Amino acid sequence: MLTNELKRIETKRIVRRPRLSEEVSIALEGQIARGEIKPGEQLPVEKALAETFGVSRAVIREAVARLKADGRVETRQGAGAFVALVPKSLNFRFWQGDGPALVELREIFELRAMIESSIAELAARRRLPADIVAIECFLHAMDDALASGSDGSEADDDFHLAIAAATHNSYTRRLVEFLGRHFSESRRLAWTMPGRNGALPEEAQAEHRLIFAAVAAGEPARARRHSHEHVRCAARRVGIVLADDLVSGRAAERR
Amino acid sequence: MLTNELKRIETKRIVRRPRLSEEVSIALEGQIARGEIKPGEQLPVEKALAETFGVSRAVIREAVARLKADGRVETRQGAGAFVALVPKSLNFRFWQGDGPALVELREIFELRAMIESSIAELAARRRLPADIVAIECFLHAMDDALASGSDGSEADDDFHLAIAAATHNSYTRRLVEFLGRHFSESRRLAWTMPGRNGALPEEAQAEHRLIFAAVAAGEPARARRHSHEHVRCAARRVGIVLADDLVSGRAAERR
DNA sequence: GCAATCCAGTTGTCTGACAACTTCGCAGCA
DNA sequence: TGCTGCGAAGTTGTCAGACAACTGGATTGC
Repeated sequence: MLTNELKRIETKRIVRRPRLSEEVSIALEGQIARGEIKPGEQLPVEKALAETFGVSRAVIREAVARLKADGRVETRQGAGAFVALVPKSLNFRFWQGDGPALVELREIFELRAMIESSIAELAARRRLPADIVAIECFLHAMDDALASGSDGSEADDDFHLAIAAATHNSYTRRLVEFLGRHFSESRRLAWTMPGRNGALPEEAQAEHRLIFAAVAAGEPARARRHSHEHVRCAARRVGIVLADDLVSGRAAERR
Repeated sequence: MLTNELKRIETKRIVRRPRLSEEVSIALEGQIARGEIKPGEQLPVEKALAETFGVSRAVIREAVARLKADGRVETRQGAGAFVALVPKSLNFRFWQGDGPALVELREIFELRAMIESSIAELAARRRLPADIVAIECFLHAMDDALASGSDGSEADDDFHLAIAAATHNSYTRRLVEFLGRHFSESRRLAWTMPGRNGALPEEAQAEHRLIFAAVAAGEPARARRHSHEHVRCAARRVGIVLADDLVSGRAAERR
């Protein structure tokens, strides 16, 4: 006979009984996604759903609670549950699986361009001497990484964080910290691209110097332009061409 | 005596009883965010939580279900509920207590100005006819709210969401949806300010029209400028003066 | 020493009931 | 006719108690 340990593994692996509420919420999610229940329409009442799926009302409530948390459904006591017109509080998940698809990467680069250029501009207006020192410090760290051939993506992250900190707005700083975890994936590409023979990090570093110079000199428009161009080039380095209309950088230039 | 209609409005406005499960999930979220329960640690068992908060186990389960949906908590039947080691969707927490302090509000308005103006610009470049229809729809919804004197903050949120959707970049759209929860607090101020005698919502609505016109006409620079000015005025309406250096709007103008 | 079993504790599900709330229709009235 | 107020029916929110399914550690037996 099997030991307890094996039985447990066996149980976990094979007979992984899915939660009823999961099945129900997935089923409902599918119905909504397929348009069988359209935005603004009312879901069947809990009792009816319970009979349909052959489960208790508690399970239905838990399933609907998940859809509520995802912002796909809104409930009004006494009225019913309705498919949300505009999903309100979607979880800010970047990708579901292991990594982003190419089209998603393009959109991420667009977002980066938008946010980072705005932040660079604000940083150029507000930076204090201490901020300049901090940013320069990480710039040198990337120089060292380049010289030794090691991975400088961490210093890269820190460099952009330091710029965000120079805005002296805790919310922008925290937003960049938050997004940073996702952006760093797109930055890491530049440092760990096979072979690094294309001199990709060197290019990026040159752009970093331009951004730093503009921020340090207190030139907002230039900081915005260089930051925007940096993201644009970073995208091209991994084979993604950003649409020409893109974002705010060009407006600031007004050329 | 009040008519039914009035009673309903009154009820909606004032006696907005919060759901128990909401209160509990927010409280738990806070405990996790403040590190009172660290990643990997087990939450108190449902029965204990029920006693602590003085509610039934069903409410606790619903609250935990929301945290599960957010990826902050994982449950294992028979073992317990645990704070997730790697939160799937990080929580970008804006304030801990009931609301932001004044200095925080100022920073939030700055962030709003930065993000919303960039998004308005991109929306003006990319919007399709269907987007214009959607945005206009929420603009009218706010008109109706103004006419009836009811709370139009929801339509206000939707208006800005629709603009974000018009960028046709799923990440910017999701970021705005995500931040929207927090921004909506600062928007609600305009609609629920005591008495509304200062004609605050009317002012805001006029600004909304300018933004809409620019986006609909496909004029990025104008959209950015009006959006930026809108946030700036919104801040002033609640008594906050944004620093003159502020953000990207002025660079786009280049006046 | 080790495998099998047991047991207390925990989450998952079920059932039934009541409270709070919304919606709609109807009777009453001007 | 138009509207007002009331109430009934329907729906979600909350409560309480029970049992099932599962986990992790302690105990037992060899």
